[in-house]
Amino acid sequence: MQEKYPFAEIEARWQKLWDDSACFTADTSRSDKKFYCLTMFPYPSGTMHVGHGRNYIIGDVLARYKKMRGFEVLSPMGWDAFGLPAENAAKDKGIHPKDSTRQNIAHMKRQLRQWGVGYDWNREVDTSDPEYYRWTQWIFLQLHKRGLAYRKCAPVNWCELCTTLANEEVLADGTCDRCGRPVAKRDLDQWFFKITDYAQKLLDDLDLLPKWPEKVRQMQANWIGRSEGARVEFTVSETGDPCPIFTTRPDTIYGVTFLAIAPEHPLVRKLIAGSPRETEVMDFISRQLMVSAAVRSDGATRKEGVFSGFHVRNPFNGENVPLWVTNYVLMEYGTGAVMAVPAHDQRDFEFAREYGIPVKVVIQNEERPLDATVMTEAYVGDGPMVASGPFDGQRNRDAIPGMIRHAAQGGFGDSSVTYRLRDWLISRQRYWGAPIPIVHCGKCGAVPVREEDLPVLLPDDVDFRVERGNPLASHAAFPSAKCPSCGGPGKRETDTLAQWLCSCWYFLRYVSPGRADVPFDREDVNRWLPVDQYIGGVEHAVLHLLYSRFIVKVLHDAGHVGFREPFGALFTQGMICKRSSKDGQLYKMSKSKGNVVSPDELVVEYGADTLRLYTLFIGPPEKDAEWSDQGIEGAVRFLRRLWRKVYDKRQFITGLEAGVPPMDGMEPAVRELHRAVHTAIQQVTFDIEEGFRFNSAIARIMELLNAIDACELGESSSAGTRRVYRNAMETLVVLLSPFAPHISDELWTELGHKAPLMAVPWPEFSPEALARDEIEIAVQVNGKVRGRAVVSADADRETMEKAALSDANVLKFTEGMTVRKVIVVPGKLVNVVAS
RNA sequence: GCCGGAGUGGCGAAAUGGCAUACGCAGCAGACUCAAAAUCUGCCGCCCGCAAGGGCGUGAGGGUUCGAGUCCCUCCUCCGGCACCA
Repeated sequence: MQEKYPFAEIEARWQKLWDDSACFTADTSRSDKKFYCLTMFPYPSGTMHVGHGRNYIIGDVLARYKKMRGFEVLSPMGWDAFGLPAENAAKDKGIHPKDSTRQNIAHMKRQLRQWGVGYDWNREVDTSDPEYYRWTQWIFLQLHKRGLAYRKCAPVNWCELCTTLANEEVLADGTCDRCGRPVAKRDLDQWFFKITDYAQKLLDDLDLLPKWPEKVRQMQANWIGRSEGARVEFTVSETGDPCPIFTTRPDTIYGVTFLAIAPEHPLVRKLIAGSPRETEVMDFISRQLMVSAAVRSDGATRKEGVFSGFHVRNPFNGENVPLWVTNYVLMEYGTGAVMAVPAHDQRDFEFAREYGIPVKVVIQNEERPLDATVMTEAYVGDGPMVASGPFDGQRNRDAIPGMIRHAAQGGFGDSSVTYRLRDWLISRQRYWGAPIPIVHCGKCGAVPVREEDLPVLLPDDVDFRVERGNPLASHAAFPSAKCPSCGGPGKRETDTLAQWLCSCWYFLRYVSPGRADVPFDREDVNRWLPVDQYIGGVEHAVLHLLYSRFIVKVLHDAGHVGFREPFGALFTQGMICKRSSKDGQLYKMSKSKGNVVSPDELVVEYGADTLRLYTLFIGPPEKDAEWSDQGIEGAVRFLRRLWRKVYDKRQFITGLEAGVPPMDGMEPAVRELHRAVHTAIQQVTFDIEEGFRFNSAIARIMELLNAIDACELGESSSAGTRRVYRNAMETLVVLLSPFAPHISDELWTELGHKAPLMAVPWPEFSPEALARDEIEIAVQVNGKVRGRAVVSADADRETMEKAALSDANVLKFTEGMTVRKVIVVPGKLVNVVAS
């Protein structure tokens, strides 16, 4: 054994040993005690920084720990390999995406390996591999078969660089999630998945996911955005055209003083054609169409509108109110038309005041009666209804069901639920993706490719230098195809599938990656899924995680899988940030901010175990953390100290009888060490099991080393002392092994055992070892600690009370007072209440 | 505005309603050294005090309790999501 901690040498050696002994190979045919530990697979961008590393290290700790706990662990890794950066690189540098992706994967694989992160590489998937994407295409066909994939011309999100985007890919400020460019609306023919059909299921089944972070469930619920209300049919007074509206506040319907309709609403165009106000209204509409979606849907945008010249009839009271075309009503939500109640809706109020439209109070504020003429804002609270015909006097909230019933009976409305969620746009005008398996035929329309003809292969020989559009579309051969239905000439769909679709089923493929006949083995998948622990970044809360849930639900309904949710438990780790040297601000690591910490260099300088240890010790793993170059020094110091301790003491603790002697008659310091060992086992286990508190677990291990340090060991130590000491060292190494596996395996070997520790059972703590004869208790007077007392561990209340009341400081502080009460907490403290 | 999370030493952070600040970083003092680094030992919340000891202290203010960082109410600040969504 070397005196100095030779991390580089031992890390290389153990990495090779783990590979050679196939420790991470999972036997998926084993069915007892399985644990599917899944870390979100990365886009092969080329290099990973320490923030990425955190993700994989957490997964690796868990996988190793579960193995030690006797689980058959499936911990696979793969590559979300389709995507835009590779295609851009092809454009700029002339490297084929296939080649750059392959290189990047090789480098990242090397990084993972040198961090000591182990996977069952036999199960590696690559979404750009035809053997993989053939099944992505198959999934498309399954949705198509079920009427869940459709093509329509609609205003879609358009990013100059990334082409079409799903709603989930557009940030709240109207920019592209991927590249930050502004997103515009364009009318395009695109493929969509009918995720809205699953809105309610996706919402309801969030209840099946108690082991997901509340935050993520909340984000998904927000995104789905269910709102309950009523649909009420107004009619255009002049023409009789129906004009349905959706409202969550049918109780305010007697207060409607106008109807607001979106500029894009088809009814507007129909009505005003040839009408007296046509020019004025058309002017307004064309002006609105120029405004970006982000500005249109921003609450701060001034409300504008134009009177259409038409009126609508309120079916509840027969009143005719003006129909206004307004900028604040969105065509995409509800019915694109809103019943406007200025008295009780702030937006309607602002608009009404702007255009001199009457305000009519129909719900009274009981605290301060409302006067429509002097109101400065809408009253959105509750109260008794007024001026509401037969509903007068009822509490507004209570009246809603009756009002909806009234509308239903009259045939002009019903209860209704609206979701914010929109259908998922899945086509992209890009080359580096899985081709959509569709052939357009003049006679038969859009015809799906037959399953047995999959995959639709992506040609390699495309010209990336096309200025605009998809290089696939200008390929010489790819677009021409025979119609699978009639055999006539057709045109192959040249759009490719969104990357999100490739990544929303990969966890199924891992279970049976070699199968060429099916996407996954149904039996194995049903046994191994749902994933026991999924680990990844919170940035996927409504993208990947929602899409995956949706696809699994569809596969479930189609009978392909027996479970409804893919991920039983989810852990979202925080980002690692670093102060930018440019402006001193804290940012998540990115090349543009120049604050990237490269793990490659750290591994060379400190070793993988140090990198792992510090990454885990930096803070609670679910929280963002700030990388500190000094912090890593602390981690390496600990490992050096540990190494040195084993080195120094090894001569005293080898060649001894196995096990630990009975504690009776041992000197107190030795018993104390033995107790520290079991305290550590108990606490480290608790910290791992209860919410991934790795930072705290490592602190416990550090405490154990401090306890070992506090215990003297030398030539003169008894055999019993040596055995206890050895057991302390051994236990420390075992507890440390999931976190810092290389040094642990090495020291375990030095201590005379057979590594790897992955195969060694996790230790159990013994309650007897934790027991003490005497304990120190705190003595309080009126809740303030005034002294300490040593009592026997099993001291009864009376003894403790007596010990407390005889404490000199207690006497001092209770002098001249009457003791009212004495609270005794066995094993902890005594509180003397006096006044 | 609605929903969720957080606020504790100089810093990262610990604490099933029971001794606040474990563990680590930084800092200070000392040992080793020609010297430095590394390493080791000790100190390290604020205020008063030579000390013993005392007062204060977990964003603010209330409350429950023998006892609150922890539970309840009100508020402030920060972070995340949703938001002209009818």
